[in-house]
Amino acid sequence: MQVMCENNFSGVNDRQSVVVIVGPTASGKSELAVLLAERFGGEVVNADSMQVYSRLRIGTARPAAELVERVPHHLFGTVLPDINFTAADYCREARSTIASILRRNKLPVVCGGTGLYIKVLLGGINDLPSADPVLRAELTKLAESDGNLSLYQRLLAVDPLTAERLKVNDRVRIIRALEVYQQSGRPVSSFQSGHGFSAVWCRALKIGIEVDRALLFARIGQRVDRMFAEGLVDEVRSLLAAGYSPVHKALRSIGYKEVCEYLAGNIALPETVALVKRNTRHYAKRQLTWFRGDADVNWYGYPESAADICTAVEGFLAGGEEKD
RNA sequence: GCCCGGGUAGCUCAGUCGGUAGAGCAGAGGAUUGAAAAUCCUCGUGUCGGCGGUUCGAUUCCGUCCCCGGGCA
Repeated sequence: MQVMCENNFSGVNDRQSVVVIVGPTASGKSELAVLLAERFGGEVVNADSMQVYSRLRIGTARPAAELVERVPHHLFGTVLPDINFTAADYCREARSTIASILRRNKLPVVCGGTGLYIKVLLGGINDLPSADPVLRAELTKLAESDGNLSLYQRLLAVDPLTAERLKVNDRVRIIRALEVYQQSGRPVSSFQSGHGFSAVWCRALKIGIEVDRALLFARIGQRVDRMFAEGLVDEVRSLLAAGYSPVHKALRSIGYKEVCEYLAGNIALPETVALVKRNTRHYAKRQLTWFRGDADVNWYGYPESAADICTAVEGFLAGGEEKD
């Protein structure tokens, strides 16, 4: 089932090229993606973990209709909100989508803010046992009753290497490690050694959008205000009415979890808006930390450096001087 | 005008029985292998409202002035 994440997917080889646009939320990635796709005969491929969900349109800032009309867009809104879509699912779906774009001799323009998804798309992911919701629920309950330390000690006993790497309170990763061990009988560390995201799946030019922090935060504020003005609350109401709820991870994302609290009567509207803004700022900061750590990212201001970006893409497609 | 509270980090506040102070939030940096918009780690010097007094030493006690609440006139 995870076999698609190999290096030799048919139709793609390491001479074929993709452009990847990264950057924090509200930096203008979607516009740049469309610009490059129009200019170079491309199609946009989503790399945002929440924009893949259907019915999450306003709160995930999915590209507006006027952008989507201009060039083909892929992997936006294709997954139901109660599906637990994962990085491995993304790797499989995105590679298959990209392969088909390349077969049509078009340029895939991967665009999104989920660093892990992009890393896994380009570097591959281990063939590990997949998520087990029942086991996760059990382990979570255990952590709540006996404390994080007891869960951590359990991991220490079966996979000391991973335990050493993780912090006691990092419950999500500890549970994942235990989950892998219980399903495979092997420590995660034994799978991970020798992987290292090094399998190059295709040539990639990574473009990062650089924005002044104060300006970015101001834009986030405006964007969140716009989301509420455009009906974020109604969007959430309709999701809840359709039977989706915060048990689904789609509704535990920024914008949705806070509005769920508001609709449950736990917080007032102005406080809800403020929380969404703050949590989005925190998120943008984490994205910046992630992408700054990637030495392959070429940073540009946008839109002021649009011309330079186009020149860089031309050079890259010409077979280029760009490192890949 | 008088009487009570308050004035301490960007914000909300704690505290110092007199030895120049610390939480939460905000903010900054980092990590990140099927939850990644998730999850986790690290980072706290500021005329302790102003001026005087007592004291070896005052943000702490005393006086006075200013400012913000609330009450009485």
